[in-house]
Amino acid sequence: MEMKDNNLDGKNEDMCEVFNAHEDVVKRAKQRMPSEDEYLDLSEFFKIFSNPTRLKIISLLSVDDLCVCDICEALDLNQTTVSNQLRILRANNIVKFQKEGKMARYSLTDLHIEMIYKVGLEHILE
Amino acid sequence: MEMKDNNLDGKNEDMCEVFNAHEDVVKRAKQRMPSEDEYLDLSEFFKIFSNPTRLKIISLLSVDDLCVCDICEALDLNQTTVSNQLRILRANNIVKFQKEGKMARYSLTDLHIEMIYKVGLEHILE
DNA sequence: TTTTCATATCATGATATTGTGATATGTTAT
DNA sequence: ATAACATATCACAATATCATGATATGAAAA
Repeated sequence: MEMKDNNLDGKNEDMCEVFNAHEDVVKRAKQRMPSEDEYLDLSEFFKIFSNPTRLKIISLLSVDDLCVCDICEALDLNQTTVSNQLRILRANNIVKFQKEGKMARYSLTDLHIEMIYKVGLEHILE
Repeated sequence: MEMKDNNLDGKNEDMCEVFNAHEDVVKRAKQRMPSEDEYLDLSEFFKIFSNPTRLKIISLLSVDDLCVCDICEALDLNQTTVSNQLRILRANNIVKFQKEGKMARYSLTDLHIEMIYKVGLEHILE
């Protein structure tokens, strides 16, 4: 990307003044920015994916709906850990569940979730 | 406490036994799982996106290449904060930079980055 | 009812992350 | 050389997150 601004003489392209940084470029970039709250929401959303245990659960549920003890077994993790992460995933609308007797069958809420997981996986595998 | 092996009749689908959870389903889901290291890498990758300041920087750089003080100005953040986050972004190959005199011009390394950012944004905006 | 099992919640110590002041490095101008 | 400036690194307190033991809830079996 080329740097273009009002400095028609081109002499100041590489200067960076505190009170007047590359004004146009900064202004243009700034105008397209989401709001503070949207950045917060977005960071919270990605935070879900930033823990290996949660990723593993998402990964499992992208293949099949499972109950808590299935997940414990598949991941060789204790029940508290899995339940805790499921609570976080639930609170963020990443997974949903139905009660079936004393069991809870979990599944992903949204295809977006699977998509982001897979794009990320593709990225790190390349 | 009885143990069921070989549920060939498939009648026990909704039962959950500690020593033999829904065996087939668990096995199938497990087989498709990436390795432990891949989950770690993936979680590290998503962790980059889990901080509002880093997201803002990524957002700005998806519009234009910018130097550090441009970013400080656009985001109204002090220079140490921006530099620190740029270090993290650099270390994770999210951004690259060229030195131009005493300035450093930063840009995104990879279209994957912009894509993940945008899919996430789309998700939280819907 | 009592027991057993599946799951959820609470409390906590260990660990990681964040933003920032202080300071260092390196470049350009004078 | 000295000053001014852009950026990087270090150190650290405040905060957040993690896995897990202890415990609670609630449903089915005995």
